[in-house]
Amino acid sequence: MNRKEQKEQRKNQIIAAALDLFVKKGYMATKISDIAKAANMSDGLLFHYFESKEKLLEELTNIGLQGTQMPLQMEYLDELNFFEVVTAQLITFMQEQPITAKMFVFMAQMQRTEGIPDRIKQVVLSVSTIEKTVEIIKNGQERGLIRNGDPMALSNAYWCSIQGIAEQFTMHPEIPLPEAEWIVDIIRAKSKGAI
Amino acid sequence: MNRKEQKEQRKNQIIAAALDLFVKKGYMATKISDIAKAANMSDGLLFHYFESKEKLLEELTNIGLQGTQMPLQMEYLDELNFFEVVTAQLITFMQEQPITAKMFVFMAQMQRTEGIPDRIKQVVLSVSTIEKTVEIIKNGQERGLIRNGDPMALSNAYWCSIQGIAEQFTMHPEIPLPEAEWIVDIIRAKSKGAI
DNA sequence: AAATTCACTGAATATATATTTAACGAATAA
DNA sequence: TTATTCGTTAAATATATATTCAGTGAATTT
Repeated sequence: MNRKEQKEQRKNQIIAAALDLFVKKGYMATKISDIAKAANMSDGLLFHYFESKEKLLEELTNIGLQGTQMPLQMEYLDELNFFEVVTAQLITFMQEQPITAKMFVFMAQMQRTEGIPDRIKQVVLSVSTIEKTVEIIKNGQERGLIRNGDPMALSNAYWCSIQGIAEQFTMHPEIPLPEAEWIVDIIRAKSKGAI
Repeated sequence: MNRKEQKEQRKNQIIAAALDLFVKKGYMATKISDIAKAANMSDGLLFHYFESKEKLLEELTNIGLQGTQMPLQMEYLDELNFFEVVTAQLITFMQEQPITAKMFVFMAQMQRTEGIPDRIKQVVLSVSTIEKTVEIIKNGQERGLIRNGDPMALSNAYWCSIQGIAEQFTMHPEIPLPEAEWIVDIIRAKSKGAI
């Protein structure tokens, strides 16, 4: 393995360790020495790869941003089907790639937690999933596929559930995940949308 | 106001400030100086009321434990009605008394976050809500009121949603809360349980 | 092979934070 | 009124943590 590959691998070790610790302890509470220990290196070496704890946070956030783009840009039959597909996909991903759930928790932490640098909060806030799905919900309501009610509240309820599930799974992966249909039923209209 | 009352009031100021900051920043990330500032006192004075940051955490946890007892000990018509009443009550409480949502978030943080003293984790874990409601779900399934599926997964899905909602409301109270029925639909059986 | 680069460590430094302490004055008790 | 308690603060101390640095040896280049 040449030096470039080695360097890349080291960086990935650090990033994986940081993500894991940030979601388990929180960014502020995670010490450089925690990350260095988890990544099997000295504290000093970590600064060879990232000039500061905050820069590491920034890079991790950027990785997370790329991930949030993907799952919501897709083809779907109708508005309800959109949520069915997204939900099923998210739950599957969480089980198969623990990093999915972790990243979910991490991004929420960046958005919500006080003490995160404003610059980082801004960019995370700019990809707000709740607002993206509000429009889809409105359309689904017009077609009678999604239940009546404040679209923002419905979108919020859906994403809060996903968020809660991702958090629980990150901390307690031994507890079984729900089936996608159960979660979609939060927003599903009673009459027409039944499976 | 005599000294005893004054002392009690001061303690409450500290506890309220600590709860607010712990949920917004996390216990580890919250500085004594943050709490003291929020409670309008010098750092030193805080130690006159609590011998350490950890003792303060312990007292707050005990207050939270008392709160968790109440809402689940109640009369109910049937198993589904239980969840309808609890959910409606929780959502109402969250809106009317912000401390309800904060305490929810705080207790989950105590249970999940790495770096919380084991002694405290233990007691919080001992009042696991998920396990309490598993039995109710099993009974509801036998009566056809609650949908089929792994009772633990159903209980988990329900509480994860409540948890996600409490967190979102704590950080973003401007976003409208869901209606209780939407959340109950996670576990409601399709045929019999319709309203 | 010699020179150079660079990953790496452990100790040094700087800063931040929890906790202690000495001192002050107002409330209370004598 | 005098003595004592105690709520309060700001400074002092101790400890923890982020960051820097000097040095080492292995990999790479010349």
